[in-house]
This record gives sequence, structure tokens and C-alpha cells, in this order.
Amino acid sequence: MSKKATIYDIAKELKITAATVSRALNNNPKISKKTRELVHATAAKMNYKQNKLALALKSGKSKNVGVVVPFINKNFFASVIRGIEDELYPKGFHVIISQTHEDVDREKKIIQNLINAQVDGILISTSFTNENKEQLNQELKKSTPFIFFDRVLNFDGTSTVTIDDYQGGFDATEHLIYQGCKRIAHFYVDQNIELYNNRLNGYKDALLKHRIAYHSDYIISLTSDMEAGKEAAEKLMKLPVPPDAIFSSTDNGLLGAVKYLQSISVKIPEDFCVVGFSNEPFTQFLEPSISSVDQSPMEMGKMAAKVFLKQIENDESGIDENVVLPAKLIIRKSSSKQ
Amino acid sequence: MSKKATIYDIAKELKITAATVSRALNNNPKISKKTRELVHATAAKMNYKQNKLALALKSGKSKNVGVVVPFINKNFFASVIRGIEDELYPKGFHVIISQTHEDVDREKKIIQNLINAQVDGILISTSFTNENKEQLNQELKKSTPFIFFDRVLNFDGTSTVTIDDYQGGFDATEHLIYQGCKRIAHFYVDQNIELYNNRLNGYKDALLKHRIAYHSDYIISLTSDMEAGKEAAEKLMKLPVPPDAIFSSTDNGLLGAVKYLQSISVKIPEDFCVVGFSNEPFTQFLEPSISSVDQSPMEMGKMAAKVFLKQIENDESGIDENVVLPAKLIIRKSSSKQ
DNA sequence: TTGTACGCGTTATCAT
DNA sequence: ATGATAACGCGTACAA
Repeated sequence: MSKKATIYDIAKELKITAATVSRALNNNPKISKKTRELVHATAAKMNYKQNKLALALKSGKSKNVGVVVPFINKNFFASVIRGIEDELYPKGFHVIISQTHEDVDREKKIIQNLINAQVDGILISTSFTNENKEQLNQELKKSTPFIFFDRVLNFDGTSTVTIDDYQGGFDATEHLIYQGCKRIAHFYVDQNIELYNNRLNGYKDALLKHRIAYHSDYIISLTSDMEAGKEAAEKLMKLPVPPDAIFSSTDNGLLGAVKYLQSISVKIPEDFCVVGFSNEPFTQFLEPSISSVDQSPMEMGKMAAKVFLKQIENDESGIDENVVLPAKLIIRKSSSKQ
Repeated sequence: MSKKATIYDIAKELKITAATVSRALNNNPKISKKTRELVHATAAKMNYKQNKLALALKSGKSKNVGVVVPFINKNFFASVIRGIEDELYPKGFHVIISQTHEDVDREKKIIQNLINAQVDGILISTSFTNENKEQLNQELKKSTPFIFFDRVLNFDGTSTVTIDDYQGGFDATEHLIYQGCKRIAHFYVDQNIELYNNRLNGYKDALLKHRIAYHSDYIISLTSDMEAGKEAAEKLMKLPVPPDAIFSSTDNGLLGAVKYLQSISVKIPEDFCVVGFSNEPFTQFLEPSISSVDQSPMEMGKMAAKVFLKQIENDESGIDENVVLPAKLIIRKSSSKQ
């Protein structure tokens, strides 16, 4: 493997200085057309590539942004990242991805690493909760711009991009009410993450608006996996008065519930309606197809990227923008009685 | 936002030189315990972070690897990336992700960019075909190690990690034969990508082994989306002698076919068996669940990362390793007659 | 044990 | 229009 050519190598070859080469390559108008062309030609011949590390060191801008998510191989996060990439790549930025596995210690290390790597900003869906967020506080006060998306923390002076989880919860629940459901259960994800509380509050307020009593028996806490949903549904159906609908904060959990209900011959949507959250790809292929609240992950990624770009333009200001994207209820068979 | 502290700032604070600070921070044994502790304490107090850019520029190693895939929000690629991340992160590497959108011009630019960014290596699932691979040849000869995975190109001196697509195609087809299927169609993806040809060849050889005639009418070329699969199935079922099974190189295409078959009341697996490829998550949740060939994406990612690590250890050698992982046929209801 | 001086590759500032 | 030099932050060979 040959050493990479530098502007010095080109300079030596042409018996000029590196400064001139640099200017020629950057199309500085003060350079004569002749040398400019000569330099470009020689650069191509020597297979010269600009060393962005040196540029970054000099300019103080790495043109890299860090993206931190719990897992990358979940459709939601992968799509958010795609949105970020699509928005930032044309502006010359690279995206450095890290996954925390929902481990806050690991998340701290990752953030440290990214800052060490001189990223120009960090776009993050955090695994920290409001209880332990103080551990992050220190980092945030420092020099790297932070943008939170989806799983956010409310710090002063940091921007956030979320969807309207409250509205999503409200719309989903109200939709079930309009379908004639009287006893609507809710799958809650107990991670002390704000967005799940928002969805729960939307659910509660929809009940309230329609004067339907709130029963704590109908609220089941679970993790967002299929097995937990199965157990939750079993528990619900063994209540003295079982529910006739579920609004779930997680599609995966709901999937388990649907499989269980089908196994005991409960007819969906005739006898029982369900609505999930996230609009995971599988929801549209199942029989019956599952209604779900879409989170527009691509748009969220693009928006987070835009907020980041705006933030680094305004430089020292530390603007505090809180973008809330709409939550879109997608109605499918699982909650369509007529 | 405050400027970041450097070793010079620490040196000034302590009235020593930057060199001493550097040595102390790196726990150089020649530094007295006293100053070492003092330096560490001051560094912490001043919130010092090592600038990896400077380190990278000096050492010539960025500790970044580029990962290039067609799309990131497809389960297969997201999972491969997760495998790469999980393997490389503990070794101090960062992963820079880029997606080509299957655009070879964009792919060339991305590679250029990554090389400019001084990545220590590039792990890539390419959108180039053997026909136009010469455009990449030039890059590969240069200083950055390339590892191809899944969609590979066969260059001398570059390593590849794939699954055994031929075996996957063979096993899937033979399995259908064992189920009693006599007229097995095949969905082929016509992108001139080697792995699709390998799957087709596995299919052909399985037919050959069991003395079943090959009919070109039963080979349908399509893109890997649902709509194309639907049309393909329609076409097949209108043949004078329609098939009684499909082995599809793409789960998404197969999904469309299944939906179509169900719409015309063809019973799966009783009247018609299907097997897909990729083991997309939705295959296990559908009714009936869909048999598919698993590509072990996490393992592929880990293996690609390992090959990369081995390659940079052996430095100048340019080893040419070709790892082939097993393809695992997952049998589900869609091809289980008994 | 610590200080001095240099280089990594680039661009910007000041000369010429 | 071009050259010379400094600077970005770090590690290290050489000196002391």
C-alpha cells in the first residue's frame, strides 16, 4: 500500500510551494489559470486526496455528527437515522452511529468518545430518564451541541424533536371509543420515559372527555416485547369484566396480545379492537392488519438534522427549539368494526 | 460555549510543559507519581478531553471505519451494522455509516469521502456489479483496506464475507421437493448481483438432483418489493400449467405473492408452498408463517469486523480472506404440508 | 524526571 | 500571482 500523496508532494513535483498548491486546489481566484490547471492535473495523476483530518484539526470542525440510539436494528431508529443521513450528507457531514443497548453507563462513555472525536454535534435518543439525567448535565454544558429526539430530556438550552405522543394516545383512544368500545385497556411501558407517560395521559383524557371511567385494572405495565404482551392479554381476559379493546404503547407488545386473543378465538375487530403505536412494518401485513400510530421516523430524523444545522449556524447562541411533529393514527382492520 | 481545554492549558496552569502533561495523561512510568496525579486532577477539573483528531493526524489512524450499504432501514443491513458496531466498538473504533440508495455514482462519492476522512477501513455491501466494477478498482488498489460483505465483488487481494447463497437456494428448493411439490417457480431478482445468481443456481441444481425439469416459464424476474411479487404471482397462476410452489429470492416479493394467492383462495401450504429468503421479521408473524432462509446478519457483521481487524494487524500484507457463513433454512407453516 | 523541538497535512496571514 | 511561516493539538525522540 502506497503512502498517500500530500500537497507537499505535489508542490515538490511542480517546484512550487504547498501554499500555492492548496490555493490552486481550492480554486482561489488569485492563482493563475495555468498553475491551477497544472496543479489539478498533477493532483489527479498522483491520486491526491485531501486529508480531512488535517482540515478538521485546523478548522476545529470535523464535519461529523454523532447519532446515539438504543438500538440500530429497530425499524424506527433505522428510519430516523436514514432521515438524518439524507439531510446531512448533502451538506458534507458524516454520521457516526452508536448504540447504547439502553445502558446508561455505556451511553455516557459513547458521548465521551464522540466528544473526543470532535463531532460537531450529537443527535440522541437517550436512555436516561428524568431521574438520572443529572449525570448528563455536565456534558451538555460543554462545547458540543446536543439535539434530543423521541426520547428526550428537558434541559434548558437544548433542542428537542418529538412527535405529539399525547395527541397520539388521545386520538387512538378516541377512535376506539367511536368504534363503540366501552372498556379500553392500555399497555403502558414502564421505563420512566416521558413519552410513555404522554401517551398514557392522552388515553386518560380521551376517556375523560367521553365520560368513561378509568380503571387501573386495565392498565398493564410491560416491556416492549411480544411475550410480555401475550401475558398481559391473558391477565386482562381473566378479569371479572374483561376489556373489549386495547390501546398499546408498543406494537410488539400488542402483537403478542393479538396472537393470544386469536388463540382463544376472540374475533378482531368484531369482538375486540386494538390499536398500537409505532406503525411497525409488520402491522400492515398481519391478518387482520393492525391500526397503529405512525411516528414519521424519516421526518423526525430530517427535522433533528435541520435543527442541528440551524443551531451550528447561530453558533454561540445555544438556541432552544422544541419541535413537535404530528402523530398520525393509521386506521386498519383491527379497529374497524363497520 | 467555552473553548475546549488542551494539554497546553493544563501545562500553563501547572507551570510545566505540555510534553509532561501528555506523558502524565498517558501514564508514562517516567513521570513522578506526584505530577501525574496533579495533572490528572487538573485535567479533570478543567474538563479536558483528548482531541482524537490531533492524535489521528499524528498517528495516521483515525480509529473510524466506514460502513457502506444500500439502505440502512432494512432489517438485514441494520442488523449487519449492529454486528459490526458490537464487534468494533469495544476495540475503540467508531462506525461511520453511509447509504448509497443503490446509486453507483453516489457510492463512488461516498467512498471518496470516507477515504478523505481517513477511515482505517471500509466495510461495504456494494451496489456495483461485476460489469461496472472496474470503476472501483482504482480505489481498491490504494491505501484503504476494503472488506466486502453480502453483495461482494471479486477483486484479488480483497476479503469478502457472504453467506452460502447457493446452498440456501438448494436447501430451500429441495425442501419444497420433499414436501411433494412438483412444479416449483422461482422469483429471481434481476440486478446482475452475484448472490441472486447463486441462489438461482442452487435452485437449478436441486431440481437437477431430483430429476425435475427446469422450465424457464417458472422463473420470474422482479424487484424486491411487494407489488412486483403480486404481479409475478398473477402471471404464474395464469400459465396453462401453474406451479404449486415458489422459492423466492426476496421475502418482500414473496409477501405480495402470498397476499395475491390468498385473495384468490389458494390454500397455503395445503395447495401451494412457499419459501422466501432473508428471514425478515414479518415472516414469522404472518398467517401462515413463512419459511425463509436466514442470513445471520449479526454474525455476518461480526465476521466482517473480525476480518477487518485481522487485516489491519497484518498491515501491508493485503490478505485475501473469503468467509462463507452457512445459510439456515427456517421451516415454518408456509411449506409444511404434514 | 522533565524540557525542547519537531512533524502529522492543511489553510490563513503576511510578505514579496 | 506566489512564497514563507505560523497554527490547529498531540506524542515522541533527543537533550538535559
